[in-house]
Amino acid sequence: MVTLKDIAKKAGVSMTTVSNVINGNQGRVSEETVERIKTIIRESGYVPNQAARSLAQRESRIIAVIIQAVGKENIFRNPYTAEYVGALTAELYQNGYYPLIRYTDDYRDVEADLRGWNVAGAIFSGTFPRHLKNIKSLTMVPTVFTDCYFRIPGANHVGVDDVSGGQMAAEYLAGMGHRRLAFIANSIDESDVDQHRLEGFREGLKPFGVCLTDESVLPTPATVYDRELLKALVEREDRPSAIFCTADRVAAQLMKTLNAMNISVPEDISVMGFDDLPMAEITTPPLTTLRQDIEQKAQLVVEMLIRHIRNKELPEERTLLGVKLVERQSVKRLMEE
Amino acid sequence: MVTLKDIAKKAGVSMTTVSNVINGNQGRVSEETVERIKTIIRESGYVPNQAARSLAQRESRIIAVIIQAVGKENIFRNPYTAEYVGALTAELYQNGYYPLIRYTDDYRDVEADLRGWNVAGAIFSGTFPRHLKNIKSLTMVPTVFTDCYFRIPGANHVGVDDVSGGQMAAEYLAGMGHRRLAFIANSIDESDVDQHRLEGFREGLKPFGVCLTDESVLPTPATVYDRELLKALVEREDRPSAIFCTADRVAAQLMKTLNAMNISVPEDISVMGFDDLPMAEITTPPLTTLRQDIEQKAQLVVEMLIRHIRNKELPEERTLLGVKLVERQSVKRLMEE
DNA sequence: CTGTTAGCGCTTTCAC
DNA sequence: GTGAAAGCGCTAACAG
Repeated sequence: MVTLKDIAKKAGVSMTTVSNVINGNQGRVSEETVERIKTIIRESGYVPNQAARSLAQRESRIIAVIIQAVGKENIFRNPYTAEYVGALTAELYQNGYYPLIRYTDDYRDVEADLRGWNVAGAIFSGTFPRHLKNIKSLTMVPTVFTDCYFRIPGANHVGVDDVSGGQMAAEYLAGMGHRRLAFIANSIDESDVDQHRLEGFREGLKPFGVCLTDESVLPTPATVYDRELLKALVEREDRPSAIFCTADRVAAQLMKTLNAMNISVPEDISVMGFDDLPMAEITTPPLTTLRQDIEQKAQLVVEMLIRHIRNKELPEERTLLGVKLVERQSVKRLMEE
Repeated sequence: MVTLKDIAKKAGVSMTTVSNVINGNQGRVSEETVERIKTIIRESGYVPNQAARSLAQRESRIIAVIIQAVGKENIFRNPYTAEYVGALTAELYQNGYYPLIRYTDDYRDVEADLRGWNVAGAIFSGTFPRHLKNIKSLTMVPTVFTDCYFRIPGANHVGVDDVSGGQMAAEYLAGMGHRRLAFIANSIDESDVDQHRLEGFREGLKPFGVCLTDESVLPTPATVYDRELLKALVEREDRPSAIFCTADRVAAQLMKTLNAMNISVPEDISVMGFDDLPMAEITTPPLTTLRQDIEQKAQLVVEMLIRHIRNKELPEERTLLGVKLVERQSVKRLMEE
């Protein structure tokens, strides 16, 4: 185990000098010694000890990535979460940071992580509003919130324009002649992402004189697994001719269930998703959906976070990313009646 | 920022005593003081500093999770990887360890991580044999390899019985009357998981007098995206009546491509997958596949690793998990000809 | 059962 | 440009 001290000894300089070389502190060391030390470091296979560094600097190169747990489901079975965290991970490494991925519903875990690891920053995804007030450490460390809405002053945020997304879905479906519509959420009571998509959907429907009844909004995460609820919706006299889902995954589940009920998509019922994940292309029929650019989102999030890590005085930032309609084959054009 | 020292002062005891309480060192502290100190800790919201702990103990509570990168694709777009890492993550947290997820093809990164963070252990997934020899730190830290085959003495391993899986696929397809068969891999040159599945497939085909020709083994990861290669296979006079894929994801892509070529599954060609991920249920038709229990695998891996962290003298262990045929609707029974 | 002490490997004033 | 020395917060002998 070779240490900084060993390098210093071998180079015949002080630890300070070596440290300055490692951290690229400009102008403190002569070109010549820099080169000499760098060579020695390379040859000896020296790797800095992160724990020592974190301890001395009172800040690690770890970024906590906190995902809102929903039930005890495998965190990455949700393909959106998987893709998003994958993108964040890549982006963090590229910038010299290490992700600490935490999936929890107990915000004491979060606090312990943030403090215990002296994280440089934190990224939250999908956090339920009721939890935010419990996280005291937030004021201590630069943070970016994503996939959630809230009103904490000073909080940075990168989000998707969920309202516009909902509106685009409404306009598209209405434009295709649909007037009897429904909405299926993941967790509408808790997730304000779902709420915003619904709000936009309602808003977009208004000009067409369409109003979503309460029974047309399926509220629980169990929905797509719960045949009964769906049955009630689908077996009504005036059953919807199109259903807008808050996520591709929900749409895929829905299509599977409809299929089992012998209701064909899009012939009998049209379906729309949200996200445009790879799965949207392998369903039958391929899913019409609203695309959000997850890689771009991850990049913006990490850039924003690093900006705030480097300069703690920066005022809060908020960015909303647009979505794009991707037309495939799960929505049918209705004849004028 | 309250430290262990503060707690000691407040309790009127030494740091050692507090440390012993925190680490649950039995019998070194009286019941009474334990309670008193625990109360103080709780009330003051003390969180131990992981960096200091790691430094003093020369070992962190971090477990490196190393995923073999294939190209620069988003790590978790591969649903198998996503599900597996999700399960590992949960399992690690449950045991008081923190996952450090690294997705790379450059094994200098791996070494730097293992050494720099003083990881307690490492879990490798899908590592290509050509990389193993480059990782020197391996001998230093308890490690479990998964989804790969190799011959490093002393290496722990948890794997899936890929050979049996391939065999089962062969027997099933042959039993359904198929005699013209093909195999599609992810990355057959590099992945020995793919190679073992193919080997088992060939083995299982033998009793039926069926022999896989070279043209019936599609070798590159590009395959399913590469219409040309697939076309050559599928437009032959004696085109296969069934194709066994090394992963559900490959099977799903294949079905999508066949669909675009106006070849229907299973009417024209039958398809089998491997893994039984959630996606196998949402394809049309639902995919017949070989199920591996990922949660169980993750649990075994973490248990094994922890065993070896606690007792570094333990001899190497190797476990092979079985797979199970899950019959859905992507394979057609052929009439006797 | 409890305390003293000497580090773990690195950063960071502050002198030179 | 370079170096000496004092920690960062915790653990682990070793004494008592």
